[in-house]
Amino acid sequence: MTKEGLQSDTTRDRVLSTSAGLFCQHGYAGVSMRKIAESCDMKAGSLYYHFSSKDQILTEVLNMGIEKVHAAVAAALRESSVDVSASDRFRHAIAGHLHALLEYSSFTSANVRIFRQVPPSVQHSTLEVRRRYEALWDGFLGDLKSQGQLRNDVDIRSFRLMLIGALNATLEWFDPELGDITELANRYADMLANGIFAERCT
Amino acid sequence: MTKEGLQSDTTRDRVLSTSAGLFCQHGYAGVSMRKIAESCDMKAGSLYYHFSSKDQILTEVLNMGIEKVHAAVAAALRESSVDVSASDRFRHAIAGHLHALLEYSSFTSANVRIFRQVPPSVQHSTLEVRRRYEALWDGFLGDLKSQGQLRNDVDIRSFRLMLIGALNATLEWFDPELGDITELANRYADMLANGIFAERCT
DNA sequence: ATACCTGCCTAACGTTTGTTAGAAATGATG
DNA sequence: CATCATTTCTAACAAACGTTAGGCAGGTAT
Repeated sequence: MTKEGLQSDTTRDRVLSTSAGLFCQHGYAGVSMRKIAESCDMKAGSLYYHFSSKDQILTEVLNMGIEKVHAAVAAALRESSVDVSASDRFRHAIAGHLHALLEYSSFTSANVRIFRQVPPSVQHSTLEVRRRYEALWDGFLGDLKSQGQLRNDVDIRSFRLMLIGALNATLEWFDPELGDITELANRYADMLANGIFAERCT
Repeated sequence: MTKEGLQSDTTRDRVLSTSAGLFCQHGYAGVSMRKIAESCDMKAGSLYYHFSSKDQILTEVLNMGIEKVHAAVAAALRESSVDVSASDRFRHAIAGHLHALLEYSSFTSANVRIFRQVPPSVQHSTLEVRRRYEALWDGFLGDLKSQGQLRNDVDIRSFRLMLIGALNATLEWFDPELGDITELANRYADMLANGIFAERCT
């Protein structure tokens, strides 16, 4: 036997990538197996050689979205663990999220946009990956707080929800072709770390 | 003639409210006229007495979502225009957004979740309402800035996008039955105005 | 040459889609 | 009682839906 399933793998990936784009543009029910196939220059029936159902394609697309972002943030935190200031680590983590989010936007925005409208069984099969990502941020923010880098009265869960919500919303308006993602990350990190008011108040 | 179209109006509203809930839960293509009708104890054909098409229902739902939020924020700003501190006005505006967002969540989350996946013609017919709401915030934030209440180096458009993104994301996790919206608004306003770091840094 | 596996195809299934036309029911007005 | 407008219903249309079964072309192994 030669290189096992090589042709198959690239086709599989093409289907997943195409499906991600279609899902995030038209929603779960708005994309048919026939449209996926057509965008891949195939016929609908052929998809069932690589996937057992529409839901399986969807599940893989959703999971890949979070995993890309998780990997990027984990890498950013790993590379700057020592001798880097808290605000720099914060900035790097945000940059990691935004880079992965906006560069694999087919997968990530499929996740952000349609998670709530997919069948509950599919939702359930992506929950673990979601929680792992939330835990990554909670761990990092918890470290910052125990080092005294954060105000004592900020709730980590609240901030994490606000942060990820704000970052994910960039999918709706930011175009990586037109703007610099690193600069965007710096702006966001600055506003979130220091606030926007000229003077701090109660 | 008696009170013109009274029965008709309440039925219309019931259809719109029901449709909003279904749209935000299952997406645009995931909701059929038959399902809308069934949820209203009607038959599909009867819907066409009140609406000319599925797209018309959708358009009205989307517009109502933004208009509710716009009205709430505009009212909050109007009621606190004088003799109120900048941070209080900021907090009230955020509270207005969150209250409307989370209390009319069928309409607002239909808007937030499925705007990008509806037919372009429908998107287009809601753009004006969207822009009016963005202009409301830009005006308020511009006032704050020209009064010297905001840091000079924060970009208003960037912050407005971050702010609305962060606020809208609460739809995905906050339950008004379990938590206090006003308290949520205070927490968010504090984090956004003052930042989360213990000491401000570059 | 034979057999086999991979990858894609065609054709069909039963169901559901948005929408329309025309018939019934309802209740008020003359 | 007859008339009228309002509101809902039924029945049907062509099109599209997810999925399956079986066939066909290509290269690989025996």
